[in-house]
Amino acid sequence: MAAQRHQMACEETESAGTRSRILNAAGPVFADKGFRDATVRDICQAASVNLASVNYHFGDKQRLYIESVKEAHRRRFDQVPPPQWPVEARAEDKLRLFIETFAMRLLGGEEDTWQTRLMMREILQPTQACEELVQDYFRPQFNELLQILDEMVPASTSEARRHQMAFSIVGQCVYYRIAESVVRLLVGGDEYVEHYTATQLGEHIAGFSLAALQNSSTVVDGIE
Amino acid sequence: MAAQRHQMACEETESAGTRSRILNAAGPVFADKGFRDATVRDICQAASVNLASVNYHFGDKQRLYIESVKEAHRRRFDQVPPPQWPVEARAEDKLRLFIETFAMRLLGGEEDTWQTRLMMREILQPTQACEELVQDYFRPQFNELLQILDEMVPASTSEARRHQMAFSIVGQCVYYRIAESVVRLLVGGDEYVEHYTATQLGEHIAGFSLAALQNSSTVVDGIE
DNA sequence: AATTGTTTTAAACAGGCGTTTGAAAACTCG
DNA sequence: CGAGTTTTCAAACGCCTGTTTAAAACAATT
Repeated sequence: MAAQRHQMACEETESAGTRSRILNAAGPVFADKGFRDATVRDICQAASVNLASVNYHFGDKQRLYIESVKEAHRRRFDQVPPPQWPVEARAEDKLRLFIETFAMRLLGGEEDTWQTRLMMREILQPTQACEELVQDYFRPQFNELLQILDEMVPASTSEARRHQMAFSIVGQCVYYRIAESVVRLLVGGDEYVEHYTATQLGEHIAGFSLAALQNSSTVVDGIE
Repeated sequence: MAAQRHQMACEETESAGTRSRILNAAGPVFADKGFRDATVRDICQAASVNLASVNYHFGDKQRLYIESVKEAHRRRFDQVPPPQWPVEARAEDKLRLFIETFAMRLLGGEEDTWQTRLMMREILQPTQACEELVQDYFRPQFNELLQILDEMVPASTSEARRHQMAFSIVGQCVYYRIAESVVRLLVGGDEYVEHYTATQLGEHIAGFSLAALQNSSTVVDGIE
């Protein structure tokens, strides 16, 4: 029953294998319409394959959806890999780099943003794919962020408070991806295209968060 | 065989008119499942009314959905009204109060949170109801927040930067409502119930944001 | 009591959905 | 080539959906 072929070479563009064509087409459709509103007929038409191909290659619609979500974050992660810093880098520099990379990965470049939009859907309405997403992808990044924060906050800071600081940072990034339409409505299209690129937002969020952390540590520590 | 008396204008509680019963039942169902996954049959069963009642009282499913979204934010706003402060209050105090109220409204009390969950759906996947929501509800609050920030940031701060600061604040709040399931997965259920009440999160976000702003007024000045 | 207008009800309708099917087509390999 | 396997295809199958319908129940007025 399993489709095991050895034409793994070319999965580049349109003329690739049927399975790849489906996977390429399914992501954007799921991201746009959600699991329910996206129909298998839509996806197959976008992929220029027969209606029955989805069930032949993926079993059913749900399995295709899960594969699409995994593929989404895998692809986005490759597009914007995690930064490398020298072992002796200052925590402030590591945090800034971390935030800017995270923002870049989430808020994308000029290309289509279906990968992150699909992941946001999974966050708001978790399905079976969500737990895998958290364990395989979010958790390691979250821990990395916590390690950086450990170097910046006073030792007396409780673990729950460190967690909340981490969420305050990632929350700012996630917000711009999720509420993009609201942001655009509030500030107007002109200001949006000029001041809300991924780079600019990353710099802003990094500056905002670093200011918050530096201030909170001086207050608690009593350093002058 | 309970003989219902005439219900002229009483839309109070459960035993009220059919229309009210539908509106009360539709909100939670839409919040849980989304517009598409929520079926008219689900809603009517939850409301204990006949299947055709939705079309009789609201025209069609979409109209009922829009009414539910409006009802959601109307109800939530009444439950947590905006705070009043003395005209000469310090900007820092006003900001703290604003954030804590906003967090409370968004992250709710002990009751069901269907009102805000329904609004979050509308933000992620905007329908016709979203623009009304922004103009009637988000925009005034956003402007109020901007007014407070104006008193705290240097006069040289550009408008775009002030907007981004405001989004950094509301973004933190919105994140906890949207990504509740992810947060719970990451920190564990025990820590969540103990440290992630609306009050605690409001205080944390207020502290974090105030620290950022107080520090930025010194840091950002030197950059540009 | 009869009439009129409003609301509720059970049943049916028409269409779209995911999935299945069985055979044709394409491909693989001796 | 030709047997055996894998992949594609058009068509159909159930099922569930939002919506409609026409009759029944009800309330209020005449």
